Formats: sequence, C-alpha cells, structure tokens
Amino acid sequence: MAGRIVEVEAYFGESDPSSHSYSGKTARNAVLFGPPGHAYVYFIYGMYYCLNVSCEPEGRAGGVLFRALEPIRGLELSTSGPGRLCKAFGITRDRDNGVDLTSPRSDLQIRDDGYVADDILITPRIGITKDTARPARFLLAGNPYVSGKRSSS
DNA sequence: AATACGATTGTCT
DNA sequence: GACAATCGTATTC
Repeated sequence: MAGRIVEVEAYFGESDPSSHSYSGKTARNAVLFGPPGHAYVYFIYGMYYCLNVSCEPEGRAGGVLFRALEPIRGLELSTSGPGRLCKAFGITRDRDNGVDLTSPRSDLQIRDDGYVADDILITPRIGITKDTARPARFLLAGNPYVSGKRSSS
C-alpha cells in the first residue's frame, strides 16, 4: 500500500499545552523524547490509533501527526482522518509504536518523493481544547482527501 | 482503587 | 448539530 501525505499537524512538546508530551516524559509518550524519525502511535477514544513521527533531537519532545493521505496504490479504504488512515494500514500501538520510519526494512516507511507544494494551507489544529488558535495544521488546499469533510457533495 | 477525559468517527436528528 | 461508542492514561482519593 502507499499514499501521499496531504494533511499533518505539528505538536511542540513541552511548550505546547495540546501536546501529549506537555507534562513530561511518560511510558506512553516516550517515543516523542527519543531520536527523530520514529513512529509514535497512540490509542484514543477507546477505539482509534493515530500515527505521529518524532521530530526533535533525542531528549526533546515534538512530533507531527499524520491526519490524511491521498491513496496511491492498494488502498481501498478511506485514509482521510488520523484514525481512519491507521485503520487502513492496520497500524496499532503494539505493532508499530517506536519503529524507525526512515528504515526501508520497517513495515512502515516514509520516503521523500520530491514533491513540492505551493498550495499549502495553514490552519488551527482540530479536536484539541487548548491553544486552539495556534496555526499548526498543514494541508494541501483543495485536496479531496483532507480530513474534516463528509463524502456528500 | 476510583474516576474523568481525550490529537476521533459514525449515526441519528 | 448533538451524542454515543469504548478504553488506556493520568489524576485524584
């Protein structure tokens, strides 16, 4: 399976009240404090997993949440929304938390396809209750696979 | 040990 | 637009 990332959100670690790492390192968020490029998978609302990649040097927290993909091949299921894309890829905490997303040998892999966008839209983040005005959600403007929409037209 | 809540989504009105 | 589903963590007792 493969998909192109079309929507992400940034979380800024210990300076960000909306970040899981705001209150320091715990067993749950330990990956965010580890080396960059690794998968932080968390379980939310009792039924969904969400995928992040750690982004700061080891010892500092920070990550990016993948919110939506545009299917490229092998994806029949919806990948619009952080819970849905994990469901489509079968991502779970047990299986994927902590894996190196830069390694060709890991099941999950993020690669640079050289794509450059000039139509990136920046908005506040979705689903949070603190720091709700901060512009930290990045998406491809007009892309039909971004989250937050119903399929009706 | 008990409780409150969340980086979501689907269904109903 | 409102709310239920559902459970791992963090917080509080």
